[in-house]
Amino acid sequence: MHKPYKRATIIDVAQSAGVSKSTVTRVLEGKSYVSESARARVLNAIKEMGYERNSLAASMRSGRSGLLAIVIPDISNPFWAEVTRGAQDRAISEGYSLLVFSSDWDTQKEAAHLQAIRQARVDGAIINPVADNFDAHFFSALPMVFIGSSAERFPQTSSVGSDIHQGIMLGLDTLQIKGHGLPAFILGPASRLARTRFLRVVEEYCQQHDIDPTQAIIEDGDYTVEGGQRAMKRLLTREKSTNAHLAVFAANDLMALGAMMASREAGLCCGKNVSVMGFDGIPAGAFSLPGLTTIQKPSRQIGRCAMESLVNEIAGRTECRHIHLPCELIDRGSVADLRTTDQ
Amino acid sequence: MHKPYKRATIIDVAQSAGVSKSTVTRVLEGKSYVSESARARVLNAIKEMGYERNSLAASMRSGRSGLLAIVIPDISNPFWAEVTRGAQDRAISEGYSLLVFSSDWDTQKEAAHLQAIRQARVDGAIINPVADNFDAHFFSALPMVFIGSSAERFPQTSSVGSDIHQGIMLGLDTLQIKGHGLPAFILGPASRLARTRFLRVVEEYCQQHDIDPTQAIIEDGDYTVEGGQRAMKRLLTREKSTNAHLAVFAANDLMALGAMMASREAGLCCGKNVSVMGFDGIPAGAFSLPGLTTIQKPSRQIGRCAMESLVNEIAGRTECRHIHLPCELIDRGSVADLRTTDQ
DNA sequence: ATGAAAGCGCTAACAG
DNA sequence: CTGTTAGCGCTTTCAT
Repeated sequence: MHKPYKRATIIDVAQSAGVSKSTVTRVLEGKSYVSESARARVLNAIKEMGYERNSLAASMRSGRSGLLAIVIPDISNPFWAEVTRGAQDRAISEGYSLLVFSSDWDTQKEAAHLQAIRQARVDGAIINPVADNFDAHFFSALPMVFIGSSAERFPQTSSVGSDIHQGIMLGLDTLQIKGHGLPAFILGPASRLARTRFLRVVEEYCQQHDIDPTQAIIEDGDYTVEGGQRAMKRLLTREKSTNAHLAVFAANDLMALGAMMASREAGLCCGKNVSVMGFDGIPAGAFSLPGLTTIQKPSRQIGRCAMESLVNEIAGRTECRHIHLPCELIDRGSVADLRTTDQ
Repeated sequence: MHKPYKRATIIDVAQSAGVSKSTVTRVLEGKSYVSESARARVLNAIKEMGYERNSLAASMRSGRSGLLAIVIPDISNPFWAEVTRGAQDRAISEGYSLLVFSSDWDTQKEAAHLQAIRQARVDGAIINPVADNFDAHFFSALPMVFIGSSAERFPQTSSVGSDIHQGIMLGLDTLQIKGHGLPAFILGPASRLARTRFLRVVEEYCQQHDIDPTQAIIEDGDYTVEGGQRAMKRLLTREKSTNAHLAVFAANDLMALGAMMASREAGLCCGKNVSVMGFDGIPAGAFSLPGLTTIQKPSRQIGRCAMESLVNEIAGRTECRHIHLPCELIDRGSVADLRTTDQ
């Protein structure tokens, strides 16, 4: 076994500085007033002995561990990595350390992580719940903030997510401003809730602009590059007769990248003869030629904001709130500007 | 403040089950023998009271916190996210929880994180050290494993990294097998240690194959897409006179992607008229057309293996070791196979 | 196979 | 401003 060598304790420091344990604690906390001479002696002793406070012991007594946790589907997914990064930065700046767990969208793993979290006596947790029967009530005593679109399922727990509605509207408006009509859509499989939500917004847009929503051309993808590629091929075949400029709005960036590939294969030039708009803002979108114009979800802000809410909730400063952060347009050239072309 | 409501303790369980604290502990640990009836009663009490072991208290007494830490430059960088994921999986399966810290290549942040790590009394840490004066000695009592190319700087501490030498050789061999001679290179700036290391391997390869190393054509990039793009343009201009097939080996994937863009702009078809080989294995390489053929660093394995070493070291099963994990070829089509073309 | 007692290192009361 | 006292909840050691 690795020798757990004896580290100096608060008692050693107190003795060496000629004060009591309590005084050392006071210096450590920096809250209460301690005489200058005592403080100096303590600080000196700490330095000399290389004393490091045992936060385990401190936690036990104070009831606060200084630990926070985040449970996300997969840290190796760029979106969640960004979220985690945002949360991490904020946690550190608030004096907390962050435990990170990947659930892989697996209910069992999630449950196991939650158990570990409770046993570690973390002070709070940010969670992207996968289980539908997530027992938020059971957790009522643990300060929690949900991320993702959980507000609907768990109205009684705080949540932070991106404003999908605003994002889709932004995409549609951008296309319109650039001279496109209602675009064709490449959406996820019909089974997914996200698809329904997407369509609801499209319908709303149609109503606002006096467009017949049933006109909308929709192809199914599966959120992969290949799926987007196939969907785009179908769209291109279908629209071959028309001479109109084809504009496509994909429900995520991977499918959008697939659509760009398909148009290139068809001899079309994206951003000139065809237009593709993505949704997500993944880094890979910057490396295509042209770059993918997309609606970026505010991933890092989501993490930061969730952590902010969590810390506030721990401190009792705020009540349960649901926050939707706005998406942003990243224009990299995959959507043609028909205004200039038309002139 | 959030009410830190009273959770059941081991004493409550003991009372309810009609046994002593010690017996409850024994059941919890599952190591010592406990009579069936006692075990059943304890288990039952635990379930009924919703008891959850306070690992803080357990840690304090036992000296093991069940916490491990990883310090990496940036969790939002896909490479490090993969490393972290590997470490995480292994940590979880060993019964540990993982604290994650991003240092941003900043010595001060690193120092702050290390302090937090020590104070949290983690049982061990995986670290990608940024500070050259990293005080590995000071940490001698904390089980540690370094990741990245730290073996040279810290021979006394275990480390896990990718086998750059083998990776570059693999790239060169692959190009040769596909009928290319010594490729042109797009490397990082001369200031970087990585460039020197890369060149050393190229020279070795040249010697093995009776090639004059001074023949090698080298362009400078800066590890960015744009840098690679510019470097490739220069290469294409330079080689325009020659009719030979141009093959390029870039020192990272971003520059390789830039090179692919440049060749497309020059009207060339990558994987047919030109060949580009990358190095890293970033996800974005899969989305270009054709996909980027590259040498993939074993990111996830690095994390997994580092965690394995760490756990072994904590358990006293192994001594300090330096491990270099092999890179792998991902063939996605950006390197032409001249053998078939030639026939 | 089980229980009793003694702390782990610290902080939160309370006195002074 | 400072010291004393009493634990936090658990594991460990030593009895039994």
